[in-house]
Order: sequence, then structure tokens, then C-alpha cells
Amino acid sequence: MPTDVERTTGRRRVLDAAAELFVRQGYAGTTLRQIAAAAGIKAGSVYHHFASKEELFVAVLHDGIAVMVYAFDATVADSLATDPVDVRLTTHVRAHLGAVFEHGPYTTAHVTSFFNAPPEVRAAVVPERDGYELKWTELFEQMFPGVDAHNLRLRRLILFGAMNATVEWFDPLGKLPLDELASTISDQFLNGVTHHHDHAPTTHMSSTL
Amino acid sequence: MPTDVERTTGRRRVLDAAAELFVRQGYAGTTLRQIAAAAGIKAGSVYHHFASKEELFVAVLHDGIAVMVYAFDATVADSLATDPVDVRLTTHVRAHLGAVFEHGPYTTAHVTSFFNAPPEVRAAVVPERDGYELKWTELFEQMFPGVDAHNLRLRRLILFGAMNATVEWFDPLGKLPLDELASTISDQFLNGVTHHHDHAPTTHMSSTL
DNA sequence: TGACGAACCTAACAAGCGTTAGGTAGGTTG
DNA sequence: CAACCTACCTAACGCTTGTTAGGTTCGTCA
Repeated sequence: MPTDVERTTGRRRVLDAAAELFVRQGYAGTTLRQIAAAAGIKAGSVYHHFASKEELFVAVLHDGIAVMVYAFDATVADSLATDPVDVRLTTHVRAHLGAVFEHGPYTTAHVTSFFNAPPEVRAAVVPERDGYELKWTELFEQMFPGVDAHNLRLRRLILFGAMNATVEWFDPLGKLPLDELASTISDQFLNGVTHHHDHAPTTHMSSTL
Repeated sequence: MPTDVERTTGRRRVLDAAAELFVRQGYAGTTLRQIAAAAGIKAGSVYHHFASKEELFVAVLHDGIAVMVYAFDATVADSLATDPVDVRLTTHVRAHLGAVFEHGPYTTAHVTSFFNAPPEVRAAVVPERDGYELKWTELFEQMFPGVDAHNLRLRRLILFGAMNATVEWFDPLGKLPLDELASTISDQFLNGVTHHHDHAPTTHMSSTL
């Protein structure tokens, strides 16, 4: 996680700027001069912090996963295995979406530009990605003990698809609260449209806005 | 749709090669020299068929949507509004996934590299995209008349996320048949994990493979 | 005070980019 | 036959790219 030291230094400024640009333009579509300008320095100076554009990108993807892992683990610490399934899932979905929308552009950059990245870059991050996926796999095995492994993997990938696609349309500053998005996705995943409950909208406004 | 005339001419060869490269590398990550080489011509010759790289990309995205629209409309012609909801949805999900995996790389390219594309490119395709989305919106209104518009939009976006994310992990040549993927996504969407039925796996193998 | 390193700059490099001008081969059509 | 079109090629253009070398500024610390 970003320490306070890192946050004040130029390295973190470069990372922030890079992540934000990578989100929208992808890896190849973003130039070092754009990144440098957004960070308030010149292109050559980026090389004081990173050995190459590729290394900078890997660092961004790495931080993106770190944010997700941190959010997941913090949730595991809070929510107990004895909690009802719907509560547990909603909490974890909320944590994942929180990592995407509430902790800088790192996770978002990971979601939007991992797939198009050069193979060497992807290979460098795959192990950490797998680690995060494994956490979800184990969670799913606990929550849905009846379902066989292949089907469970399918369901997990469906959930991931639904969650990650939100970066393409959800506006964290819009009218729909992130809490409500999380509980809708969770409810959708557990019960489907057909059996869907109107889950109590906590302290927020009703689901009809 | 690609006519037979188009298929033999060099223009279609260029489009095919471009789509396939755009899928993996995105717009900015793909060079005209790569595209030309894959099409068996030289870079300059691409300009005999397209005025610019951007126009070529827009043509690919355009065809990607056309494939989806065609698949949707063909399904509407077949399946009647009187069919049970689960059958209708499965058919449409199957059609969408078919457009992605069974009709060349056009739709896949659209799914993987629309978001990162330059704004001008996106703007050029947005109207057609909206047309396709509208078809789904109307279908959803027919199928789930009780749900309010905002919630329905949310559910639709969740389904789209789940379907489109399959391009990142599903292997059409692998062991899992596309039919089964479609019915799993459809069942997941309608009934969730909790209430999920073991839908009859048509003539194919069981869902435990 | 003076040495040192972190953070940055300037200025340039070779390579690769999208793009263009002008030309050629071969088929079709008046 | 001549005119013309389609589909390509060659060769280069101006520009941008990631990257590098060498230098400057400034705070820290012995």
C-alpha cells in the first residue's frame, strides 16, 4: 500500500498520473510525455523513478492488485464465516467495487488495460492476479459447498465479469450509491432477476431512483 | 454482413487481419505494418481500401455491431414472445455469445478495444451501439414487466458484463460447449446460484466436466 | 564547509509511426 | 486497340516515440 513517504515523493505522483491515463487510453495509447506532463515533470525525468515504460506499467498493475487484495483481506477480518451467505457476498462485492472506485485509478487501470497489454507485461502480473482469484475461489467453496468445482469456477467468472464491467458505465459521483450497486450485484448473483428481493436500502434512498 | 464479393477482395482480408490484431493489442498497440503483413500486402496499400487507420478501426467496430444486431434479429424471428422466459433469454444469450465467438474477430475486437479507443472513434460508433442496447432494453421490458426501469437497466448491464467478459477467458475450442456456457449464464441471471437448476444439458455432456 | 544523493532538466538519439506520391501489372470495357 | 479501373508496390516524408547522456539544483548530514 502507498505509504505517506511515497505519497509526497515524485514517484507516487508519476504512478498516479500514469494509472489515470492508462485507464482511459490503455498502455500503448499513453505516452511517457503525457504521463510526465500530468505529473508535472519532463519525460526524461520519469527514468529517475522507473527503468522503462513497461516497468512503470507493471508497477501500476501491481498496485492495482495490491489494493484489491488489501480490500479483500480487510473484509475477511471483519465478516465471519458464520455470517449469512448473502451478507458475506455483499460485503465482498462491496470491497471489490470499493477497490475499483474508491482507491485511486490503480485497480481501474488494471481492469481496463490488462488484457490489451503486451504479453511480457501480463506475464509479470499473472501470479499476483492468480493469488487474488484464489482467495475468491476459496471463499466460493466455503459459501457454496454443494456446487462442483467447474460450475463454481464458471459462476465466479460470471460474477467477476459483472463486477469489473462496471468500470465502463458506473459513475461513483452519480446518483446510484456504491453500496446499492454492490447489493444489487450480490442479490442478482445469488437470487437472479426472477427471485430477486427488494433488499432494505440501508440509510440511503429507495431503489426506484 | 460480409457478402461473397467482399470476402474474396483484399478489403475484407485487411478487415479480418485488423480485427484479429485489434482484439489482442488494442487500437494504439496495433500498427498498420502489422495489419498489412497479416493481410499479405504492404502498409501503404492499406490506404487503397481505407482513408486512415482510424477509418479502418471504425469499420471493424461497425462490423462487430452488425454481427451482434444480425444475431439478435435472427433470434427474434425464431423465438416467439410466447416462449417461456428462460428459453427466450437463453436463446438471446446464445446469440450474443455466438456473435462473439463464432463470427470472426469483429465482435470480439469491439468488446475488447472499444473502451480504450480514442474519443473520436468511440463517438463514431456510439449510435449503432445504442441501437443494439435498445433491442435488449425492449426485450427486458417484455420479459420482466414488473421491474422498474432503473433496476432493469442495472440488471441488463450486469448481464452484459458477464457475457462480454467471457472473451477474456472462454476458449471456443475447449471442452466447455458454447451452448452450455450460454445456458449457465442465462440460468445464473434468472435464478442465481442459490436457486439454480441443473438445466437439461441438451445432447451434450453433463455439466460436471 | 563540503561531499553526496535525490529529483529534476535539456537536448538529443535511433527507431518506428501513420501517411503520401507516384508508379506498375493485369483485368475489363468502350 | 486504347482508355480505364482495381489492387497492389516502392520509397520516402515529417513526426512522435521510448530512451539516454550529461548537467543543474537543493536539501541532508558528517
